[in-house]
Amino acid sequence: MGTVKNKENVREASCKEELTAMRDSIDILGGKWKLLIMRYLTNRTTESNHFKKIQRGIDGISAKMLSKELKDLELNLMVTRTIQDTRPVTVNYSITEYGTSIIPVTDMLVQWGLNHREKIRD
Amino acid sequence: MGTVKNKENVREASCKEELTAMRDSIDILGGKWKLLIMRYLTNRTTESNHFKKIQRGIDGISAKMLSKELKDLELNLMVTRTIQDTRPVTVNYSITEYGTSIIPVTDMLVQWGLNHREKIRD
DNA sequence: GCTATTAGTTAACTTTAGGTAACTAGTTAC
DNA sequence: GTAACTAGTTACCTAAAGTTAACTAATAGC
Repeated sequence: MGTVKNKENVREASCKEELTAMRDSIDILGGKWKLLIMRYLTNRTTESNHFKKIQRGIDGISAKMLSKELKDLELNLMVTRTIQDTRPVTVNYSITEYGTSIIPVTDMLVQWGLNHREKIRD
Repeated sequence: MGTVKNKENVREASCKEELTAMRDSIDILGGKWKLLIMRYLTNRTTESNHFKKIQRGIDGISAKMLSKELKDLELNLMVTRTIQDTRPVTVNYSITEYGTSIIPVTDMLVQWGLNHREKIRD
């Protein structure tokens, strides 16, 4: 007890827990589109974001994928879906209060991506 | 000039740039393993991290995937690979100075993952 | 010579993520 | 009645991601 080996084992265990937590994040937010959708929505929280508008805003995403990803995000309480009584009907998607917890992550990823392009150019 | 439409277009454009940057990040760090490997390495910068040790530390990763992902990360200047003159030979992987730029991202993802599990449990 | 360690590689396979295109359905305008 | 808008859905397919297991090669101990 109190040995170096024990300390090592404790750290090892807490490391595993961290990796498990990150695995969860990756499962939920991973793939080609989810973080892009979240970022798009956080950039326009004050406006209405209907399906077609989001699709136009995110280059290359198909209706099928957008629909599927939005469903997943809704299940994970990240976005809400509200049907608007307009002609033709529009469906509004917006980020939830809880969903804003992802903003620090996307902020970092934007910064990192910008910086990495610089870095690699050498 | 100076119209609402113009402002909107400018914001639209900067949003696209952000999404492009994040796409880069996702391309480089996406998938099941890369961020886990980076996290594992940042948790033990002071020690030697040879291939087998990393594989034991990250549940479920195969030699093939670990090898491939480490190569990718090396290409992107995130980790260095050094052959150690031990018997049997060991190969050490460590995070680069530049690679530490990813720590804020993995920190966030660990926190987010822990928090999300709580959230969903309701 | 057999076993075990290291660090991978290779081939063969399965799974899943994602793409494409055609389709439904409700409404409006011409 | 046909075209156009909205928001999807469905079926079919491909390509990429990932898994499994067997193998190489160098070295050491028994």
